[in-house]
Amino acid sequence: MIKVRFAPSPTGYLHIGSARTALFNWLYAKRYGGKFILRIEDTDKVRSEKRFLEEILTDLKWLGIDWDGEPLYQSERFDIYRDAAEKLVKSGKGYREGEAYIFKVEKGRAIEVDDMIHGKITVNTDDIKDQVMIKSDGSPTYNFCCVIDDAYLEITHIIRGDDHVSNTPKQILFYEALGLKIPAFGHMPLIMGQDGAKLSKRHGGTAVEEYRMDGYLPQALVNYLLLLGWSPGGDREIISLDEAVKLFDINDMKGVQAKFDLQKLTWMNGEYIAKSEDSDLLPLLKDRLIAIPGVGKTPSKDLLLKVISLYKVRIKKLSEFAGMTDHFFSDTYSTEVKGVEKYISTKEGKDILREFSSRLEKLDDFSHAKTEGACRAMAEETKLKAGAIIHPTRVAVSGKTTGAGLFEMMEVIGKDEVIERMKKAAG
RNA sequence: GUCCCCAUCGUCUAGUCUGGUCUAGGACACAAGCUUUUCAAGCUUGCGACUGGGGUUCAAAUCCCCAUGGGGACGCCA
Repeated sequence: MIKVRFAPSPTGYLHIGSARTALFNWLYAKRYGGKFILRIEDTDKVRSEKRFLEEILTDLKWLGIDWDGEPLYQSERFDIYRDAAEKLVKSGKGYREGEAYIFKVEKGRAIEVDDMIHGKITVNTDDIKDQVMIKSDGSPTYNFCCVIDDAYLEITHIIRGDDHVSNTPKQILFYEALGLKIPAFGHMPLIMGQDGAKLSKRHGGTAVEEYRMDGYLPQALVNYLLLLGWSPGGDREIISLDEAVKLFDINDMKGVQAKFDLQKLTWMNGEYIAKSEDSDLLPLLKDRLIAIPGVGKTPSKDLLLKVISLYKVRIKKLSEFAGMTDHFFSDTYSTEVKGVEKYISTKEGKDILREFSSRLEKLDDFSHAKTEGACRAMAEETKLKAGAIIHPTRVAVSGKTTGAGLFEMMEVIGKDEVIERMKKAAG
C-alpha cells in the first residue's frame, strides 16, 4: 500500500510552500487509496511550540487536508534514535566525537536516486562529509531521525521540496547502513516570489493563515497551489480537490520552479466567491461585517443574503465586502469625498435629489422596477440623462460612486431610509 | 568555490517522454471595443514566448552536447 507523510516542524506558522507539499502528498495518497501520515518534527525542543502545532493543524484542516491516525512525535523517540546510532558505531560504521555520534561516509561511491519528478540524480559520496547522527546535546539530526521514522512508519513515497535533494543521498546512506528499505523519492520545485527571489512577506504573505484572514477561500488557494507545478494537461484550470484526486499523476508534475502570482490567485478567489452559494458565504462574511465600527448589531439573515447576492460578483476577497456594503447595515457608512463634491455639493445635484426624492415618495411599491421607472420618467420629462439622476442619488444613498445597481440597492435599503438619506444630502 | 536541479508569452502553463498535425494553444495581467446608471461581471479583439550556439535527422519547442541564465544544497537547523 502507498503510504506518504507530511512532516512539519512546529517552530512557526504553516508556510504556503509547506502547504503545497502537504497537498501533493495528500493527493498522492488519495489517488492511489493510500495513507497520509502526519509526523511532527519537534526535535528542537526550544523552538517548538504547541501553539504553532495547533495552528498548522488548523490550517491543514481548513485547506481540506485530513490525515490518517495519530501524528508521530519525534520528541518522544530520542531513545530509539540513540540506539540506532549506537548500533552503527558498534559495527564500525560510525564513531563518537565527545557526546556526539558521527556517521562515517564511504568515499568514491556514486549514489543514484531515481526521482519521480526529476528522473535520475547522481551524487558522488566524495561530495558528502561525515554526517552527525546524534548531536552533543543528545538530540538527533534531521537526516538521521527522518530515515528511522520514515522506515518505522513504512513510508513508501517521499514527496518533498527540491531543497531536500541534497539530503536524499545522505539519507540513502543511512538506509543502507541500517539495513532499511529505501522508499521512492519525488522532489518538487520550490515556489518563488514574482521577482524570482525566495517567497517572502512582500510577495503577499507566506503563511496560510494570512490568506485565510485576508479572505481567500480554501478552495481557491488549493486550486491555485495545485496549478503551481502541476497541470492535468490541456486547458483545465478550475479544479476542485475531488477532481484533482481523480486527475492527479505525479508524472505530470514539472521540475521547474514556479513564481507565486498573487494576482492570479486573487482572480481565482473572485471566481470561487462569485460561484459560491449566498448561504455558504453568509457565515464567512457576517463576522467580518460585525467587526467594523458602526454596524454593531447583527444584521438579519435576510438582509445579508440580499446584499451578498448583489456583491459577491464584485469582490475578489472576503475582506473587501464590509467596506463596500456598510451603507446597507449602518447609517454611519463611509463616504467618498470626491463623489460628494462632484455630485451632491452642487446646486444641480441638490435640485435633482429633491425632485427625484419627492417622486419616489409617491411610490407605494418600492421595487427596483418601479424606482427605475420613476427615474426614467423624470429623465424624460426634465430632458436629463438618466445618469444625471442616478449618480447623485447613488452617492446620497450609499456614499459611494461604485457598487451594485442603484435600483436594486434602493430596494434593499428600503423606501424610508432612501428618502431620508436623499433629503439629508439635498440639505 | 564545489555539487545538484531547471530553462515555452511579464506570470502560471499546454505541447517535450512516443520528433512532422505548432505560421506554438489556454489562463492571469495589460490595452482597445461592445454592453451599460457606476463598479464588477460578461462578450469580442489585440499585445506577447520556444535563452544562445553547435550537432543528430528529410524534419526539432520536442533528442544530444556546450555556453549562458535561474534556483537549491554544502549546519551538532529542520
